[in-house]
Amino acid sequence: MAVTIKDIAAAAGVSRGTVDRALHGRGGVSAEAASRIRRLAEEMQYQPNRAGLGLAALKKPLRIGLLLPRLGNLFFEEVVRGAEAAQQSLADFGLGLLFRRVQSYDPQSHLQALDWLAGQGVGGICAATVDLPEIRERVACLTRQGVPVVAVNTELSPCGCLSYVGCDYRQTGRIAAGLLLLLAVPEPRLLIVTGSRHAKGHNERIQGFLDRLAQARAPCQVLDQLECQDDDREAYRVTREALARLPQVNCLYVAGAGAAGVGAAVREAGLAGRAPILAFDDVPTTRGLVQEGLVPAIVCQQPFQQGYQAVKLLFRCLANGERPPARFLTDPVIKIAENL
Amino acid sequence: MAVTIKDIAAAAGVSRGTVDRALHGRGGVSAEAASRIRRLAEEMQYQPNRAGLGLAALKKPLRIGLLLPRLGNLFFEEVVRGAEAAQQSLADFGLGLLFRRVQSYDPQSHLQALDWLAGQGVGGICAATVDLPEIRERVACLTRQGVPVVAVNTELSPCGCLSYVGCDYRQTGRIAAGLLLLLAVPEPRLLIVTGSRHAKGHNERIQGFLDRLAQARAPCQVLDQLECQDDDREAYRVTREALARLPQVNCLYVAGAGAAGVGAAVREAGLAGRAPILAFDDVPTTRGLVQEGLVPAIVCQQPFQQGYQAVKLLFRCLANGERPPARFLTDPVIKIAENL
DNA sequence: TTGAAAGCGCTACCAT
DNA sequence: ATGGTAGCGCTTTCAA
Repeated sequence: MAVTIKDIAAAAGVSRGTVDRALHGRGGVSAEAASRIRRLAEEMQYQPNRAGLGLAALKKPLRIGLLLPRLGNLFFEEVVRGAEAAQQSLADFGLGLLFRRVQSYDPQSHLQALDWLAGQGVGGICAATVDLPEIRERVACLTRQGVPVVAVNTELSPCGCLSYVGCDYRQTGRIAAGLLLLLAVPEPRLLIVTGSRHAKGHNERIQGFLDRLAQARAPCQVLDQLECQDDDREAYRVTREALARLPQVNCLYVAGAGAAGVGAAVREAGLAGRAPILAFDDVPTTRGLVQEGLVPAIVCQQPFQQGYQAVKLLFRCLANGERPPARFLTDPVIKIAENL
Repeated sequence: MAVTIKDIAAAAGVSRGTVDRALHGRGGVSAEAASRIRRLAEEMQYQPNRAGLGLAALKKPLRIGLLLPRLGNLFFEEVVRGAEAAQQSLADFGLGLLFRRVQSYDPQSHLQALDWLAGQGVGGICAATVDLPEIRERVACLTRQGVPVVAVNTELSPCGCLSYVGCDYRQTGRIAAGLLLLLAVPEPRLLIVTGSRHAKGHNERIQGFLDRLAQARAPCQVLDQLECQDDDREAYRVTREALARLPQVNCLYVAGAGAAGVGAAVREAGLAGRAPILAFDDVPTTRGLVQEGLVPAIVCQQPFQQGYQAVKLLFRCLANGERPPARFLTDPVIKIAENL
């Protein structure tokens, strides 16, 4: 049987309440007793029992807030599903969730959402937001007020944020490059379509992609790099224009959303089957493109896991006082038609 | 707050003990009261609280036995790691593990191991064994004696086995075919190396592979199919012989273990870079072949997950009486050099 | 500053 | 057949 708080109390010659207070620094314990108890706990390798912890926690239910974008695609719906699965598995320990979805990337609406969640009395927040100074400042402020924030899907530059749960964008770019190398396109003449030059994740994906190609000494050239605002229509427009201008393109790389638009332009240009498109994330649109054969493979980032782990990790921090790792990276997943 | 056993007792006008007995069919409750209580629990959507359950379960610790092969490669060590992770996360609910490793595929040693585990008083068994009549019979017997068995990694034909936790071998074969299609080998002239013609998993992998190629109308031909007993030396020997005999081979498919041997033969024949090898499972040997470039991609089956889920699922069945799904399939994972 | 005790949900044992 | 109760590990409140 594992060491319990009772064992420590007996060993220290004090009551269980005193041990509890000492181990959690709740005060009301003499410095001498506190240090002795902590040392004993260490020596005896005390690990609080989660069942007992959970049972006691039922008295003061805990809520975690989630700030998530509501996009046209279903990516974040998977994050929601993951978060709900975590909630389900922790419901017996008194966890509740509070969602706040935002429509745009407008920082004002994100700040408002953060404040609203904090105002509802949540114990902590999981946020998929944007890495801007005003957001970071608010996160730092919330953290100081005792409401820790976990960045989900989009990493925040240092701002006291508890942890980052998401993928390594650079690595996903490298993997896309690896796939291109496997495809054996003799001399890749690339067209890159990104969401925005200001999106860090997209830039990292492009960086990783090009780095890997350079490292492999692939005889490839980037003919142009377009922006589409993660919008399918815009993606269609700019890609069509570029393909007309650059008929030698034989491979496309879509770093953000908008793959469906790119696919439409490629199809229209009669390049289907001759110019593979490399895209990201398993959402219905990219899925369709794989089944159609326009996209040979997609590199995914496990949105379900991101929601699941973010909630779990934050809960464990709030309920058990565990320190989460600074970054929890979800494994990239390669999908082709056969495992979609 | 969720519905507790207390709420049901109050609603039914009986004591908590009676509700507990009724819901678990422990007897000592009048048929009338029992059915009334069960109906109430249903109506009120009673879900036992896992923390309470776990705490009470600490009084009578539960052990799960594991029967696993000890092979030359590290595949099953990952299964062990997964099982140990599950144990760790359930230790607070009173779970212990008992391992029994077997050296060979000899059914006698497996039967002996099963009996030994049962003799140690384990509450249930996770077994990666072989699908033979004598094994199935023993599994059925153990199940009747109240010791449920979960098949891990290798499925057992119907024998009362609680569940199967592992991959869909046919699907992994289809995925390997998908990768071959992506590689754009113009006219694949295949050499297939399998572990044994009697290993169901290997056969299914070959089936799935060929089915998918046929479905895609790939202009490919299978020049020969070799057996290597999952042994690298034997694999080297038979592959070398076959490559000498069939110089037109331009692609190899290794359905079981032995990829390192196949790789050595390919290297020696000067086919490195010209005849890709498709292989399974992320173990040091296949890893090395990917890094060397002999294997463009491997299809993996998440051994860690298999150990983790098998233990978790069996525990939930034993401790909470949950019925697990008949098959828990781990997702296949494609690995290339960039995400290894 | 410290101890004692109640209570979270559930099971098990002992009375009735 | 049923009720009452102790106890699993932990937190929290009240009393000293």
